[in-house]
Amino acid sequence: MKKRIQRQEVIRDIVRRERIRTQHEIVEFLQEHGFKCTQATISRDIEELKLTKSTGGHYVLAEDQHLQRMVHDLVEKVDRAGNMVVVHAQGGTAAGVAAAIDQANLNGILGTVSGDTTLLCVCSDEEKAIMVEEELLYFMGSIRKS
Amino acid sequence: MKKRIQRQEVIRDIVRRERIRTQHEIVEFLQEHGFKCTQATISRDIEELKLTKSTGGHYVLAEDQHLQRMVHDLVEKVDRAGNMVVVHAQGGTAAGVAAAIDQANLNGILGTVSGDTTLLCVCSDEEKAIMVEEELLYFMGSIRKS
DNA sequence: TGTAATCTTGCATGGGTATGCGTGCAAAGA
DNA sequence: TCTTTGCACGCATACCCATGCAAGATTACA
Repeated sequence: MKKRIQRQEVIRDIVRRERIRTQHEIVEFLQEHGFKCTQATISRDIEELKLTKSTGGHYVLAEDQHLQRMVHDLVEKVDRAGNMVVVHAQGGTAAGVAAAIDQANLNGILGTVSGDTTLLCVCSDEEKAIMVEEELLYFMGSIRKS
Repeated sequence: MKKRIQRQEVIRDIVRRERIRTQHEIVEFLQEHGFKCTQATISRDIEELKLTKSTGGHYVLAEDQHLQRMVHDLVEKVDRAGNMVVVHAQGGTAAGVAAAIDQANLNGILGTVSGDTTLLCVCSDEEKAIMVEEELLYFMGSIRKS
């Protein structure tokens, strides 16, 4: 069944892009995009996709959860200078945060360098850096994702 | 009202000691211990106690959540030698885990020393070290708390 | 002490989610 | 082609939790 895989792909995307709070929201979104399904199916998709409700009551992909938690719990400030994103983490945790960022494979990050409390994300260009900064701020809980 | 405060104390305890999954479980436990209340009251208590559902679907005190997450996400192994607990964390994160442990003020920990991937919890005696080890293993999700 | 204000709780209910069961469909095999 | 098997799904329903409302309990105050 290709429908199912495709649908789950769409769910991944939309959950990454927006703050989805209920399975019904997903059903509506899918229906607007040509998929026809019910909440029951979404419940099973969510199980398979390993989505969990994060702090704030919206769904998060398990693979994103680790980074999200690390950033939420440990990052204190995020700045940007050109194509570099500067992240300040709680004392001694920068390396850990950097590892989480590396592991998450965020789009546009070439690499990270970390000291004790600060780490640098080197991005391919300024545009990507802006996206990374936004992503991190989003994970911190500071902003609503655009 | 003293009843309410006492009841919430009991809820704190039981949530710390056992993996509580539903509010109904709390109601039953309380009724077995002489408190009489309904799920609605528990719902409000949980709100006030700042309990949240953690990974695994059981309730966790907010104040424990940070440590629990850090340990769950980052710690790979916990051992003990006498009054020392040896914790192996994912590369570069030992300092961060140590900070979380310090911050959580676990009973019996005199202090922590951390390298890059390993940290040492120095406990006041062997008994305390056993408790700390158990606590950390519990947070890792490895064991059911005794 | 009487009354008003506040707090605490239970009841009833609704929203959000999970799941048993049956159906339809497609692939594999006879 | 007919049968079997397994998967994906919807329907109905039950579970889990939050909350408006009203009543009872408690406290504050005159």
